Amino acid sequence: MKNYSRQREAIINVLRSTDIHPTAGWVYERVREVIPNISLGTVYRNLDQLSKSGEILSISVGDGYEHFDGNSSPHAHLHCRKCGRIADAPLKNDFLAAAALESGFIPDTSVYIVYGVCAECNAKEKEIN
Amino acid sequence: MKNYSRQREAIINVLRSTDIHPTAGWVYERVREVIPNISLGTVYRNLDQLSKSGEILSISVGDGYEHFDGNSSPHAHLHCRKCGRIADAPLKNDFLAAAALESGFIPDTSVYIVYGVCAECNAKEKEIN
DNA sequence: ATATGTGCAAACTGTTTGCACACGA
DNA sequence: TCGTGTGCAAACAGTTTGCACATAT
Repeated sequence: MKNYSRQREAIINVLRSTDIHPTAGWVYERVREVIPNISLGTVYRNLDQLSKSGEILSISVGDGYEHFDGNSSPHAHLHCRKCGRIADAPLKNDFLAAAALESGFIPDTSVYIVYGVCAECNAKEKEIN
Repeated sequence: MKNYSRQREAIINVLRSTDIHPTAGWVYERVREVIPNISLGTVYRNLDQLSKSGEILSISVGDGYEHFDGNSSPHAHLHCRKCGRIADAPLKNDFLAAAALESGFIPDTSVYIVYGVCAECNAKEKEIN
């Protein structure tokens, strides 16, 4: 937990200080303001580790970029097909209709991806251990 | 609607005949069994059009591939981090807990992406028209 | 010293695109 | 013939990775 390098710390800070769900490139530009000679590879490596450890969220909306979210608590994302923005939204029942009513967002399709381990893989892992 | 080329028809057939949420490459291999000299570019072009027209669903789970789903009705997807499979699941309230109980799938993170047009972009479009 | 992290740049790979040709209306 | 779709291959771009060096324990 305290194995944070200066670079990783800066990356986390950048992520925690925004809610635009930035791409790796955006994070890279921001971090360079603090650590000018950080490399893009380092940003990618840390983002990868952080998302795998569950500290941040990795989001693919299909625009060719991987987006990252410093808020890893469960919530919904509203992705606008026009401007590309990704906005947060509370996760609740009957969410589609609620989103339209409360925020003016007009949903047409939604993709709810649940990450985890399926029953079979979980069983296999228990066999091994 | 009837502007379907032989290639597009074959692509749709492949998508409708499976529930594994295949990648473009997988679709390509399948379609080649029917149209051996179809090009990968054609597959990509058609998949792109079909998903933009809403006939199929495009799903990014963050494994580096774009996945496609012939079933465009709203439903949830269970993506296993281990084997990479994407399984369908009914969309219902309190889905996370239900998924764990009903299918043995152990969720750790979920991403519910709602596609659509945000209030601002919708307003802008109305201005133009 | 030992393991881990970094900077740099080349390499990788899924996807896109330009172009000439084919096909249907 | 005119518009749209295709095959082919080159190009693109986001991401990954090998390697030598730096850093912390």
